[in-house]
Amino acid sequence: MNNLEIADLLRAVAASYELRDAVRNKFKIVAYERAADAVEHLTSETKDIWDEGKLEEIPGVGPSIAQHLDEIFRTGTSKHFVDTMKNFPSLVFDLMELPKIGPKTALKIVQEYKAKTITDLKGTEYYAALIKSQKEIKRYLLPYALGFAEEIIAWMQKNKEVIRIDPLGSLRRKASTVGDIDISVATNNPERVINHFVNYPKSKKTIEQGTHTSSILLPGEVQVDLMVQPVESYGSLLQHFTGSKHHNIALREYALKKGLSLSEYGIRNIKTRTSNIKQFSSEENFYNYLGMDWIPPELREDSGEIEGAVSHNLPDLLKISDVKADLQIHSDFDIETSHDLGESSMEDLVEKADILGYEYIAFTEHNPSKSRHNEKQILEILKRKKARIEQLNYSIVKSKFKCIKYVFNSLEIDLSSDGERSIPDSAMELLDFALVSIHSNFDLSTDKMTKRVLTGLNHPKAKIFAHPTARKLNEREGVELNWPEIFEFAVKFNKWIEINADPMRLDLPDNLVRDAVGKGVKLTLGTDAHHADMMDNMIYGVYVGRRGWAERSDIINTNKFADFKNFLERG
DNA sequence: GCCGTTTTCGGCCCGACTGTTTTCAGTCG
Repeated sequence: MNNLEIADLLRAVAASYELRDAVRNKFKIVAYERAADAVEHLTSETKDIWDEGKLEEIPGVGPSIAQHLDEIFRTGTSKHFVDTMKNFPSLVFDLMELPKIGPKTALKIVQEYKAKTITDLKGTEYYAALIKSQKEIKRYLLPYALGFAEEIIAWMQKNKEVIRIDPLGSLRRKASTVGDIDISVATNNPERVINHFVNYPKSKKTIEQGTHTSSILLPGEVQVDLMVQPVESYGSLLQHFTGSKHHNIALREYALKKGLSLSEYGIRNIKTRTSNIKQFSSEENFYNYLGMDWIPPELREDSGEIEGAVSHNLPDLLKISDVKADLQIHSDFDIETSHDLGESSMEDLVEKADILGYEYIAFTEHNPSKSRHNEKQILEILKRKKARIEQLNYSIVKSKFKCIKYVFNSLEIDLSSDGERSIPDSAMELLDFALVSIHSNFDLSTDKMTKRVLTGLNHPKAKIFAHPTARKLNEREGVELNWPEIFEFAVKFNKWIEINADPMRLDLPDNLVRDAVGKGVKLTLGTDAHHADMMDNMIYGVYVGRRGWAERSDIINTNKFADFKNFLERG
């Protein structure tokens, strides 16, 4: 069972408890849901953690749940879970995937139609909705979501009752994918603002419309949620609606211990009997009132940020202006690869790099195809590319560029299943440094995959492990790797791990960046640009770094050209 | 069922909206 399957199972158990006796099981339900969330977001497989006997180290997993999971890994099933769920067909839990259908409603539907499986619901609205939800993309890539938000914000700003407007939720936290678009408005006339909102020309349906909140549905099943507050309490709305849910729960539990109750309206003192709510126009003041530093939205995932804010120990997060180079760029130099070639000339890419304020870049085309060339031919092609880049560097010295000083001769090299690099070692010598990456055979076991990567990195010129999980968002899960082993190897042998800034990759994922940073692994940022315009995607890589608590010093290409060159020469 | 910078026992976030509820249950974020 993988983490997602375990999380689904724990949620099904929680729902079963709710159906059996929601009142009596109130907190047990919450406990199971918390455990489900925790398991879903783990960076290693629960089974591996079980192997090491550390199940109870998972936050939200205590003796009881650990014992049931142990039974599952030993015998394939848990008697207690089966007993708890036995009166409810799995269809109940499937139906809960649909909007506005929770455990109670799902059970009601199943009983009404005497349905056991999805086919028993044929002909009902639920059947169509279930089929549709199974193939639907539920989350949007960050740039698309930002685009939706920009359009609707432009529409809202046409209404002069809108005093201030901000995109919040996962959009503000810069999550790699976004489900709903959350937008907040400061206004003194909520009714007018909400009326204007539901009249958004692209809206195909108003999901709800109240006095403080409203939701609409756009084509493509994009849900947009709006919340409004007056200017005087806008700070607490920003805090509330930015989330995450887990951050808010943890923050409210922290505040409760001080006798304070938090909401989007402000902070209420529970001890004094007055119902006075202290309002906050700014988010900084809201956090400061609780005795802590303001917390950057990217960190608000209940993963230690509250403790850090209380002790004034939050990281000084990486910024886009810290980035001095793009370390993965594909030019149109015809390297006779079997992968895709870049579309922009080396000259155009250098010019773009200068505009972006970079001091150096690396050209990292895919290796020449191995099937169509022998070793001698590969060597010839790479000699030609080296000469081309030397000539380019010569012209840069004589040019009028403000920032760009140097172009590195690099290459993105495929690894075979056993970790063999797809160019001969004699050709490695032609490069300043190389990226290695996985583009095939994604289904190896964790051990084989880990060995593959470590073998591939075992050459002085092989410096960077690029798009390490090889995931493609909404398309392909990442590969299984033993991350602690990879990170340990990287630190020991001075290898770097890439944060690929392509919005469909964002790889290394943010939660693994956090682990890597914690272990002292050095990371690089690269856009994987196949066109000069794609070099603008660097900001998305920076967001991933920030969500992984990375500071400037954790990222290799925040160093100046001379320092970076030194790192390479030292090996 | 989980958890601890007041606790190993006694707590557990907070409010909005919908539907059919005449005072609340269910769902959501």
